[in-house]
Amino acid sequence: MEYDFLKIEQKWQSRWAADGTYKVKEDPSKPKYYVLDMFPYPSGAGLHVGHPLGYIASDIYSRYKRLKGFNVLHPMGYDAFGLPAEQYAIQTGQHPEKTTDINTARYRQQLDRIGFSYDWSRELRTCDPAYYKWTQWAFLKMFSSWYNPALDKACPIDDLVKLFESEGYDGISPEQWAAASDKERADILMRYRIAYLGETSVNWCEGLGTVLANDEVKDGLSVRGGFPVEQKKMKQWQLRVSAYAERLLASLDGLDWSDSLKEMQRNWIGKSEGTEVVFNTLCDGRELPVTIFTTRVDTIFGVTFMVLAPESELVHQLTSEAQKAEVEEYLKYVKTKTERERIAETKTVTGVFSGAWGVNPLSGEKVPIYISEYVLAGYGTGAIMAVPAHDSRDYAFAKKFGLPVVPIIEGCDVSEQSFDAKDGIMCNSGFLNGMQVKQAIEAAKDYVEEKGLGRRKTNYRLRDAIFSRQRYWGEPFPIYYKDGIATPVDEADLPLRLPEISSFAPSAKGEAPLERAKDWTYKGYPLETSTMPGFAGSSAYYLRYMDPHNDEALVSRQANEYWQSVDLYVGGTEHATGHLIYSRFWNKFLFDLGYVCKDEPFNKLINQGMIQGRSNFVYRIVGTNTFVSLGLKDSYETTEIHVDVNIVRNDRLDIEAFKAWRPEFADAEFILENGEYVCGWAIEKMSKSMYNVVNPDDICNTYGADTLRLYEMFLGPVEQSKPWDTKGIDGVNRFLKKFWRLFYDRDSFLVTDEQPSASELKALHKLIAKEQQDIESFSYNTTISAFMIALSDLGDCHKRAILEPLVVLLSPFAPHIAEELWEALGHSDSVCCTSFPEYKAEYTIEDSITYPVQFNGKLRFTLDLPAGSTPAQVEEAARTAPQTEKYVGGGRIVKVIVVPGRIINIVVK
RNA sequence: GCCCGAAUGGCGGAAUUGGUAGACGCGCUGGACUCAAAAUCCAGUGUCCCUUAAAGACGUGCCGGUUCGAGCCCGGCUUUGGGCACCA
Repeated sequence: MEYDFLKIEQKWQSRWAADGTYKVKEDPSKPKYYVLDMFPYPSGAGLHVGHPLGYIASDIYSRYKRLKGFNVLHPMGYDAFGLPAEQYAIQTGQHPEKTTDINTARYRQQLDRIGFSYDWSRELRTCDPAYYKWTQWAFLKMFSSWYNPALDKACPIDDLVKLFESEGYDGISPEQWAAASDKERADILMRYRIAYLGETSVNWCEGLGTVLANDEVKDGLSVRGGFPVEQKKMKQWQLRVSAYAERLLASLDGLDWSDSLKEMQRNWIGKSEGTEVVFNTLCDGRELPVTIFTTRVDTIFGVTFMVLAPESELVHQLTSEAQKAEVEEYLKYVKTKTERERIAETKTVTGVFSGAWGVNPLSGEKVPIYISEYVLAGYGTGAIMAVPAHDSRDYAFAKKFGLPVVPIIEGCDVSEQSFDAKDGIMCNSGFLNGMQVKQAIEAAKDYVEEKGLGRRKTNYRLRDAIFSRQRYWGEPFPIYYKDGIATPVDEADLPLRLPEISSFAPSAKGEAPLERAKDWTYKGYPLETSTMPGFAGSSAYYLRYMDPHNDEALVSRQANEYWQSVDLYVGGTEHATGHLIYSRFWNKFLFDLGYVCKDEPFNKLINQGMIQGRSNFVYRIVGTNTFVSLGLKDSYETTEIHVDVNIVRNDRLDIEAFKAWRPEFADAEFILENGEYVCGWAIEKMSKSMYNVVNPDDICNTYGADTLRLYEMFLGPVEQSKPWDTKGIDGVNRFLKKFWRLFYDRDSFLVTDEQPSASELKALHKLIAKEQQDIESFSYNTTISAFMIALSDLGDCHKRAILEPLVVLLSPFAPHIAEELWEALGHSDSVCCTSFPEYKAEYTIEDSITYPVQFNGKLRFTLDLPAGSTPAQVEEAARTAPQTEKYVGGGRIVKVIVVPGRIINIVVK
């Protein structure tokens, strides 16, 4: 019987679906394990061969854990709200829901074809009202909570109201509170809510007609679509992520994530410990204290000017009459610049003198105050003290505006550039003179606090997340405006469904599409018209999988306590500063309120690498329709043309297919080498325009899903990015055929009940040990190698006692063929119901040998080892052997390395 | 500019974490089977010297160090991938 993978794979895929093989439910008798993939956004292009890489890796791990006796939760769903479907809707008028349905169905088809062990009964989509009910619910909880710094956690906002009523809080007395109107009270509370409406400078993207979060903008362009982004002041819903900055930072340490990813999050959170110092200022005779933030108070004697951010509220108060016109012109200039221009021009220094002066609280010196865009309004206090001698940005500004540079570290040269290092001995600095810089930093902080000039302050780069989008295809906010006061929709009325609208485009006035919705009201009042961003739906989806059909709660306590949190999360690094921060924040918030039992959502995280494309080229001789093979192209003047990789095999062009590919190549001529046309190649991103997209369906059709799975893993470590090259796939396909032939030849079943030999058992157990070790460390490529070695060690072994465990070992990698052979061996239930073979054998020395121990080129002693010696016995023998010539200083045996049947080396120190 | 990571044959990548460098696979070369091809199987395949083999020498981006022993550890570079970027 031949290995008919198409038939086998179809058979088992439909059987798994019919039997619900991978359905799981809480089972307290078994340990649980939760394996999660980052769910995909179902794009119109479908999956290419790079997408399933992580899914295959996690599926292997899930199947392995099942064999190890764990109750494995392994769900899948779709991140279905998003921009592409909406952009498509704007262009075509097609409802995004329709596009999403079509794409989702196609994704499902493609995923099923690969044979994943997902529990599809738990499938979810973020655009499903039954799902987004819980996204809205969480938003309401955030709206009605505040971050209580005393308890360092989120608490009901009612607690804060009580605080205002009883003893007052944060400068608001009970009397003031009592006297405040409803509107005033609402405004006060808004300043504390976790989800709040606030005016900020936002990333406005004209091209998309919406605001974007920081992680959705890169180099001044929108990540989706690549449209320019500008800064704009707008009133937007925001999430107080910044309140969690310290906790998000602190609990990173306990997570089993890669160091680089943790480092990325640490940088994004950007903790910096410094000092706030109050400078008195003078402007047209008025006095005004201004607080600045610095991490280098020690340099305060080197301050020669101060700078305000253009957006700072202090600008108006600190502009003198004389400078007013000039300042206003500068502010106008700054406003017209887009974010992209600002980034592009970071090296050009701009600014204007405000006309005001600041007084150095330590030296009493008067310094001018400037306004410049290099100071950011959103960080610190939006005002700085400038020390050009020891800060490169201040230095550049000072040079441009001819301001003095006063060094305060002995012997440093500031004629060409600033001296930024925190190293050296202080000078020109009053009481700090003679101290080491690091010492001076602490001394200056202490001094400032003692004298009441300022205080220590920790700042974070992490900003609150902008949560409003002026788009249609997202979750509606469960908020309505009662007499202008943002009011939550009753929980009982959730989900608040997305209304039908006539056109999906933003209105000409830049208003959100929901402005067009008829009767978009609640209790007779208007509803919020912006919708939530993409990350809203993906922030707690892992919780919903635990209990996906629950109408009463996001997740029941019982389900949550069983599944706890995600044990293994697999996905790309691109979410490092977006989804992975928001989810952690969201989870911590729910934890604070007692809805979930774990503080962190994802214990272990594996970042799969990207699969790049491998493009092929043909070379057309300029001005002709003649193509020259790679090896000969240097004799001609040629143009390089991308050619579809699907009509190239092993870099040899299928000439007939090429002629048929495009009409203009129908009568192409070729200059061949050795009768073949050899194509050039390059590693590029996998994309349609490079004609290098490989579709997993095609691979499944020609080689089978098991081969695809095996090959994707064989390509290299999961975490590493690597190019897809179909060339090597024959190797793993050959392996599966070979495996099949251990069971079947042309027409008979070969398996016997013979007793296995010692060497066969050894080959098997070597593999068991290797696979166990490799899967635990996600080193799947070496497991597959080990399989190939085992097969060649076993030769023509057809013994059941060997083959049966071999099938189980193969099943996580190639489940379909494993099921088929498992059934052939006479088992009626799925191979996933059995357990992982136990590792028993211990390697021993096969034949008795006399082993010469050499080091440093000389024979030191010999060991007589009887057959059957274990590594421990060999080591003991080596330790106690009389050495014929001791190593200088006295050699000591520390380690004996034994591989099956052979001593490799004896380590002497 | 700052912060991480990587560099091993023609290619993807192994190396028991300081102990036979190049496992396994691809590709290539030769052979068997075949009328022929496909499929399958066998052998060879780091470089240099050489008709070949043996033997030898060299060999993990570069320079130096530690060590009996370095792909792995330390110092200094080069190239490259990724992240952040006026964050005071």
